[in-house]
Amino acid sequence: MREEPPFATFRHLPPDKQERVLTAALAEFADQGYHQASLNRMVARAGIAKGSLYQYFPNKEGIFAYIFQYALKVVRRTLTTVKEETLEENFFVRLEKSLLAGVRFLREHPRIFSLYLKIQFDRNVPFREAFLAAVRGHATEYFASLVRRAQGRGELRPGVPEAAVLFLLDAMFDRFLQAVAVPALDVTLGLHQATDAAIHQHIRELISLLKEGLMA
Amino acid sequence: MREEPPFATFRHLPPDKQERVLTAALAEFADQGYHQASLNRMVARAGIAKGSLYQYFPNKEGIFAYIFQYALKVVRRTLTTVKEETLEENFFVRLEKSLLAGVRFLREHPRIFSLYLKIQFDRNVPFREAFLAAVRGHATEYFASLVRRAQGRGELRPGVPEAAVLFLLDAMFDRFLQAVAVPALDVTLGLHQATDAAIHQHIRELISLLKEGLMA
DNA sequence: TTCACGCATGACCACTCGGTCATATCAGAT
DNA sequence: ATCTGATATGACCGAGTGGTCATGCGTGAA
Repeated sequence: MREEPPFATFRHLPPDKQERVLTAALAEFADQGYHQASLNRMVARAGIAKGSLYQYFPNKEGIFAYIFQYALKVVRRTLTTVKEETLEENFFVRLEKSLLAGVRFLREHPRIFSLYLKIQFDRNVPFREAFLAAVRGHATEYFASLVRRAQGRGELRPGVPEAAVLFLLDAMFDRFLQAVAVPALDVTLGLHQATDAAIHQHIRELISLLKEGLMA
Repeated sequence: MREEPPFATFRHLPPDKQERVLTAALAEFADQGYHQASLNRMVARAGIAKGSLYQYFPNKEGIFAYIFQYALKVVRRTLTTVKEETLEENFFVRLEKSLLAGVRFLREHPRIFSLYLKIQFDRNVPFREAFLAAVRGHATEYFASLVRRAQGRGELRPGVPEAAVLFLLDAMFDRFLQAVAVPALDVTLGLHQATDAAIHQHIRELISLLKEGLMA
């Protein structure tokens, strides 16, 4: 007798087969977005028959939901790790290390990042709201914890509006990672082809700009 | 005898029909993105026969190219107008007015903005590189002209790295408009439902943050 | 009136999609 | 050796896609 919970059959598969399918699905969704993703291509990539896919998952949405859960798990793990690792550092150093960690994440999990980007502006993607809310929520909460700790330590100019700070950090981080990942958005800095040292230097410049402001 | 240049037949149509088709096409592409856009829906929206569409345009790409040119024209017009209108103001005031103008643009041309967003992360969209390069190029050049003028007037802290400033401005502006347009990205500020006054207030806070920095 | 030509039309085509299902395969229990 | 239930398979289905084309309409020239 088998349990019925979601994806039971899939989870009973040999691990290497599970991984082949998961990788193929993630790749297809990340490359093509939800709607353009083709299940025919997916099964071809995974080296299984189409019918098999429908024994593991109820339908296209179901496959997506699985990928989605997997991606969220990876994101959460990464964020909590970075948060703990830098807990005792100065606020601006933490920002710097966080952004570096973001770049590292992007390189280790390019498919997940690509999926996240694709979903952002594509209405009608199943679970879009939930997925974005989760990712953005985690990111904001991460920044919020940094900011509050910084305020407690007096590392921030008193009286700065917290919401505005969070917004600015979020905007800068997201855009920075986007520029690294998407050449077409990388107009101002040359991030896409840059060496790690150059990227690090840009990060330092940006953080310092945030820190000291633009005013004469 | 008719000239052969692109879209000749289409341009000879009665203006109201041209507009119906253009509106329907823009709406369909903006709502659905390039690939999900359906020509069947498009002709239904426009109230013409499918065959007619293929007398105006060579194919789906051709329709998209037309929309694309139209959108770029509107963007360019808006940017040059704002640039001229604020030429004599202080740098930070110019930033504030520019961001307000961005919000105004977004409200007047939501379809164009939506199209721009959809294209950003969807590879395989025809002319994507060209379109993004054009829009981002115009925006960056706009900011660059503001920054250079500000430097000339001594309104900027000396020694700030120009590329980093441009990046930061670009990131903040883009994200701000995205937050106004896309509820799911509007986690930190409550922009989507905000009144104009509240939006203006947020803009002032953000600019002031940029100006004075975060440091204690 | 006739002709020619630009334009309008929608049935139709080949193709791909997500999804189904009858059938085959295989492992373990009896 | 036989049975059973889980899994594997790919031909097949209806629907929707971008694109085509034979046909018809309308208007100005001859």
